[in-house]
Amino acid sequence: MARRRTERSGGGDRPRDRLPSAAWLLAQVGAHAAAKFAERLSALGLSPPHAGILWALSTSGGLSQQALAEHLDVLPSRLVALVDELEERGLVERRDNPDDRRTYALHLTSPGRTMLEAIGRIARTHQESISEGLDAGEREQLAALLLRIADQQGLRRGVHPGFRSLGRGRRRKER
Amino acid sequence: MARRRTERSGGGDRPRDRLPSAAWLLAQVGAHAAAKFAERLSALGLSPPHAGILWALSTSGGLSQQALAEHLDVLPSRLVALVDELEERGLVERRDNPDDRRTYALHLTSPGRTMLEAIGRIARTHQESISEGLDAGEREQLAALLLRIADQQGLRRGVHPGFRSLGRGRRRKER
DNA sequence: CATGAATCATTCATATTATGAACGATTCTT
DNA sequence: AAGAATCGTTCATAATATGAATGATTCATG
Repeated sequence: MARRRTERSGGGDRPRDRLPSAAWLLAQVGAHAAAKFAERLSALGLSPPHAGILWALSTSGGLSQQALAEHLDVLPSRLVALVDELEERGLVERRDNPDDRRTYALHLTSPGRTMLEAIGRIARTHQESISEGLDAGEREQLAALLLRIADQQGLRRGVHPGFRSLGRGRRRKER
Repeated sequence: MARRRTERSGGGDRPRDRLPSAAWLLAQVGAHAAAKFAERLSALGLSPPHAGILWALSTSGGLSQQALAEHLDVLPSRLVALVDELEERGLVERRDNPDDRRTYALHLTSPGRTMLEAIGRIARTHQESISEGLDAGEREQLAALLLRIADQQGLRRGVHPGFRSLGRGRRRKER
């Protein structure tokens, strides 16, 4: 355990310890995948949570912020700022809900749908980049294994915290 | 929460959209694995970066903070606080380096080694929990695929940012 | 059809972290 | 010996998570 002297040699021995466990690799590779996706996304001026919102609204338009927050596993107070930013850029609309004037009905705008397509292209590029080096069969194998774990661990589809992003200012909203 | 008709007739109540891609799953499952490991570690009052430091010093004692920071891909200014905390708890020692009085030679203490064993136990429990539901062959398969990706993406062994932790106060250090 | 409980979007306060500039001490270069 | 570079450290700034508090609105129920 005690290493020899000659500390300063540094490169003395390789850090090629025992081989990493699946769980460790999972966390490392997963963090890398998330970070790289966020980086690509930032070219559109979006963060992963932003993309998650647009994606969710593409199939479930008219959601309230509360429902969306739960769906994405984000705090409602945080969602306010995210929707603010998307609305400022004209990608999302807060329509009044005639059935319940406390809530909004969130909808994708036409530019929002266009943006979603750009996100899709980025996601495909990202996917390709990550699984570069794996053939089709191996990719399927990997996805299947991960899906088993996800199901077994009871994972939601929300954008799991643990991502990087950008983020800017706020906005006001009077009732 | 009337979900009105949306553009997508298929919306329904089932969020069973298209099947997720490998890259997406990787980020989700990876974030989950990291978060769960951090949670287990917190029982020891440690964060993943703490554990990473102890782990690194177990095989490379005598490192300087600068070298360790690069090895773990942590900012040196951040490492100061992390080492402070470990030193306060007597797990790590800052020995003077006779060859270069600007630097410290970081070493694991005896309690530090004991703590490392506890971390090892937690890591094994974690590993078991994550890959629960996969048989031995599948676990190996998964690890092999992830390792291929890690190598191909040029990943370091550092604790990738994107983890949760605890963290407390600071300390002083006069020259 | 009142009225208190609950819900929704929002604001606010607190805590943690990332990030990089700046600094004093020390070593290296020439 | 003088200036550049390195090391550990401090400091300031920005972003985020988190939960309490707030005002508007709806709901439950007598």
